[in-house]
Amino acid sequence: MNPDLVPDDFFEQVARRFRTLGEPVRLSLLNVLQTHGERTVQELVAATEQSQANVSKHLSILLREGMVERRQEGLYAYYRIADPTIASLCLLVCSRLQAEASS
Amino acid sequence: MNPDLVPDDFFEQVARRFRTLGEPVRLSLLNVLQTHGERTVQELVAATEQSQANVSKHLSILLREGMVERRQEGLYAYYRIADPTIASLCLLVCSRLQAEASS
DNA sequence: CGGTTGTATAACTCAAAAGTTGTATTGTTC
DNA sequence: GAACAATACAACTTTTGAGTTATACAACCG
Repeated sequence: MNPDLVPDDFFEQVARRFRTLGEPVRLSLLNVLQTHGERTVQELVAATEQSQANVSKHLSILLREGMVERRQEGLYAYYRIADPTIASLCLLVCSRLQAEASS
Repeated sequence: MNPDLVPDDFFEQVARRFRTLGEPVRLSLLNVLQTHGERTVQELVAATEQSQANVSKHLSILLREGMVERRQEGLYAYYRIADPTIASLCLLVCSRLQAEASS
């Protein structure tokens, strides 16, 4: 019985989105890109204090999920936010966290 | 260097939120509660076609994270949505998925 | 009280995902 | 072309989390 007409893997798709945002290092990367605009991997490594390999790995996940875009220029790879809804999602969560904290 | 004044475990808190939503069974449970209101565990088991133990487990996670509330009445435990932002979050993600699908 | 029902939880298995180390790849510079 | 720098990726280890099975715990009913 599926009375709500929700296709089988629909929740899986939505969950995948949330799961991608459910990792602090990725949130940190997105935060840097959101507030400072396009950045190279090196700059993101410096900003997040994570290993280069780890940053690269998380960026490739964000890229695969369509949350960032990549542009190569010479030796450098520039990443930028591709999904305009990310900021809204994070704002909603943050405001909710604050609301819970003050109750 | 922490030029954005973001406390250490802030991203961890936000990530925890997203991670809680990043599981299809939990999304399915929240969807039932959102569209039909308060429900017992049994009803949720039937609606999601998951084992009782698994539903109970996911409900306890949602409860711990403050996304649902619980009310006991006799033998039955009634669960309901406690976090009003959940619907907005899911709507945002869904609209984005649609936008991506049609591009 | 004994049996039954609804729910929670502990113990376990298994898969997924994070982080590290080492290396490949690509472009640059001399 | 050789050395070097920036990035990606493969292989591995370790942790985390989902799902199952079995059982405990309440509350109800006879």
